[in-house]
Amino acid sequence: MLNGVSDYARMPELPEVESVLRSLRDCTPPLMGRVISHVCLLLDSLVSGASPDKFRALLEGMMFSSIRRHGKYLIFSLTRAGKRFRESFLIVHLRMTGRLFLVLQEQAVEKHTRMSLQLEDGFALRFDDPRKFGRVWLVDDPAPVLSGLGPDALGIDQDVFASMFSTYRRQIKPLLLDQSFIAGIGNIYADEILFRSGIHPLTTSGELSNMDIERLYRAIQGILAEAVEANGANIDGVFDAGRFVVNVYGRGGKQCAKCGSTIVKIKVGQRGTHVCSFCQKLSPDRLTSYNKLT
DNA sequence: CACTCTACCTGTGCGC
DNA sequence: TGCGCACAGGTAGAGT
Repeated sequence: MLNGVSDYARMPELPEVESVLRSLRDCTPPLMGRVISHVCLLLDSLVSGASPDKFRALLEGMMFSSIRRHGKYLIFSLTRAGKRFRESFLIVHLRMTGRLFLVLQEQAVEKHTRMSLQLEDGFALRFDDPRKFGRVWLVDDPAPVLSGLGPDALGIDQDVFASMFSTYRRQIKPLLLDQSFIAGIGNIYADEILFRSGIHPLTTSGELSNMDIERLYRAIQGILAEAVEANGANIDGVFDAGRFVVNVYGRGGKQCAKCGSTIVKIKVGQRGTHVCSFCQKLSPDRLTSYNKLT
């Protein structure tokens, strides 16, 4: 158990959402091509931007045709049988505790099941979410739902990433968490990324040197790719189903694996933040000393 | 613009 | 044993 976070919690960030995407895309038979025969909506507030009745009526009879991801959002493309060029989009955000998975239709609905999309072949796509934070949208155009998002954190171009810093002057941790800056990083990976970069979370973005930004970029790409590969995060063995082992998140009071000093837990932008104050020094002279060397 | 606070929500840990 | 409070998280929206 971890600070009131129970075993079912997943805190899906980019790697966990990517893992869900892959499991649905690569399952046998794949989700793509399957038709929704019945929509069982157990929590009306799950649906954003449409009435539950309309949501149900529009979704029934539609076929999954493709799936993609932007940040922590999953975007399912759907077509209606007989209307080839009519495309709709089911957008899903798991927020804090949402889970999306395929089950056999006869498997009993659980206490926290919020939606079950019955498929014609005897399976069901199920959405479970104890805390009811998750949201789904059914739209003709995904752009308005996703328009507030910055570029996806995984695979963003390095020069584009570096250039984005000129317009912001903010504490680096809230900036990484800001989905309109870069999409996909949550509290767990933000702490891990800053630890690997050797950057203190209170550092202002404006005082980062070019070398800092490069290390930050490499940490983002490296950590997210490793976490995707590992199927998500694993925190002290009790968290999520993945194998990506965290270095600082949830490890306040424990020893830093790199230097042995004690990891501290502080608050940054109202968020619990884990720092090794030896590995992540807060130095306003960072920029100056770097410039002297070049 | 940058930030802070609150609301949403529930299960869990802790202090009393 | 049990009560009540604080806390964890992502996002939106309001306020400073």
